[in-house]
Amino acid sequence: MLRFGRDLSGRLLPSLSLVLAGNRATSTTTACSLSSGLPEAASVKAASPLPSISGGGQIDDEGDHHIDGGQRQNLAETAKRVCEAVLRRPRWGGFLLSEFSPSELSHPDCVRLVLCHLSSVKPLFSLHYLIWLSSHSDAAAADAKASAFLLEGLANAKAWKAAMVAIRSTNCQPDPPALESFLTRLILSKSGTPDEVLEAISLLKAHLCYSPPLAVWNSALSASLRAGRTDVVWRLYDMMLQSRIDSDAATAGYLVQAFCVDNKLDDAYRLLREVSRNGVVPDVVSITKLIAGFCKDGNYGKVSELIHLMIAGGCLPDIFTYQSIIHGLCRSGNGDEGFRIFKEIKLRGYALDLVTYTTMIDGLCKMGRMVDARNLWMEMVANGIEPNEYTYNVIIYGYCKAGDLTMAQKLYHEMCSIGFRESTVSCNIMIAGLCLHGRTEEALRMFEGMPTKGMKPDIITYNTLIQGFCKEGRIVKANKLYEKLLLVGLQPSTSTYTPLIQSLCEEGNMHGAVELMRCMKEKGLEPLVCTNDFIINGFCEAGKGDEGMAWLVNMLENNLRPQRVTINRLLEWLVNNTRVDDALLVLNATFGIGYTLQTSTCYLLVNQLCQENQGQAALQIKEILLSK
DNA sequence: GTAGGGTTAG
Repeated sequence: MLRFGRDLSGRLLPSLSLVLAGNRATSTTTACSLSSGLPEAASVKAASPLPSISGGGQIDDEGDHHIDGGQRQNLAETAKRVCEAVLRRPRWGGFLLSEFSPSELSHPDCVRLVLCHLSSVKPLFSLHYLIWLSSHSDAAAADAKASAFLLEGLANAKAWKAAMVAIRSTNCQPDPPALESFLTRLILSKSGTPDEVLEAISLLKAHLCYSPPLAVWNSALSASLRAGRTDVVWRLYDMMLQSRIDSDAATAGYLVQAFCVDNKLDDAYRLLREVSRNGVVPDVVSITKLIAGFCKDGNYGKVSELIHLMIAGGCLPDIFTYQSIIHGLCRSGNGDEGFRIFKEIKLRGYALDLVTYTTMIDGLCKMGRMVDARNLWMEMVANGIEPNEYTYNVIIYGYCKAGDLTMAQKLYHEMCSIGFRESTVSCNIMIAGLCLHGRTEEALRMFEGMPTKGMKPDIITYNTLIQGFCKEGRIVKANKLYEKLLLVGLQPSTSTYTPLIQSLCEEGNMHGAVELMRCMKEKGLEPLVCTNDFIINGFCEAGKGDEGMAWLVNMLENNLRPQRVTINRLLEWLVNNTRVDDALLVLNATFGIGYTLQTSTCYLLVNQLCQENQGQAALQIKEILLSK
């Protein structure tokens, strides 16, 4: 703090000034002190709500302006009056012109004193003042210190757009440390968007020929990544290349992560290999993200390669890395291998944490291995790790799937009683469990109780219930839920329509089914392939094989693969309705995509062909069938 | 003032 008094007179102390700026509203200290004297300063302080321009400091004149003490005092007095006018007078422009000469106002010391004071109390006013001054005096310019205060004040106010106006449209010349400080604050500020960071960096380059150091580029890349803006990451990286900035391991790590977000795993992998060859190994976080990506794709060869690459590069995989691998394995149906790795890292002394335990318990639950899951739970607790909401949810889900609803409900109540809040997710899990075992009425009660407990049912809640009611053939109830979800403004998904359409087809309401299908397509939702099968089957059952035929043709035209039973069902209908020509057409089209017929359908077809004296065709079919 | 990982339908 001792340096504070000396440096206050002009040198920018970004962090220190920042702290001060926050307290300044009620303080009598300003970031910049006017020269000594000013006997009336005390009275101004007492009389006015303005933060005073108090004495006590010396202008650090660094020999660039040769002015004597009297001039200096006059400038200080002018600056003080300018500040008061700008802050208090409605139309201060005219007043200033009537009181002072343009040359006096644009004297660098005066500009600096005014800007540094205004910047500390009303940063936007300082910008307005500089713009106004520029329009009345060609000589008006903010020197490095004044510019630094201006930018700092605007940064304190998080007035990023205004700061860009200052850089673009005023004659201000902040020095590199001030620019670096400004950019860093913009990047780290929650209120600064990646677009603004990009704009600021471009502006600084275009207007001030300034290019930030690598650390600033890296933190800009990191911030854009966190904001999910990989487009900005790539543009920043382009600019880095143009500015001939040499990147480092951190840069490479961010680029790897950006590729992962963009789902360009091979590009990420190539980049990683390339930098590793040059001895640069990115951080464990970035490589872990890439590993997680390959796990998701089931590309375990690459996972293994990356682990070796990490070890060779001295960047050892950590518990996060292994957790990602175990998660990927469990999710892709390789839970046994996941469990093997889990036990392996435990043996090797990795400190297993709550997330890793939860991941493995979840994997075991999804494999239906509830005994192992429960044992792992108890092992975790014995190791001093308490389950949280996630852990409860995964094991409750497991018991629901396994049909042990009593245990699921017991754990649900336990979770609530130890203070974990019920959530939409936890309710969804219980509701699904209840529906899965035919207890839709209880599920419905739970759903209806959600709002009173402060929870909002989401699309998954509705879809789960709709599916549950459809499965029980209660399509009216399911439809009511569909209408309700639309009413509360939720966006239906494919899973909303699939069971509804299936049920309508099953009960022969083909008009309703087709109408719903149209409705979902209208919302940009692509029906599942099996939904087309339901429709074709429904038409056949309803005695409208012609329409079924039309849907089939449509499916084939769209390269959708119908189920074998659908084809057979349709052929059956066509043959039974003496539509042998159409049957042969269908047969021809579907043999092309590798289908065979059910034996019973073959008999039907051949029989019909013989009856119609089409022995030749019957023989052809027989040959085709024999060759299959 | 160290990052990053785990849960629900289909």
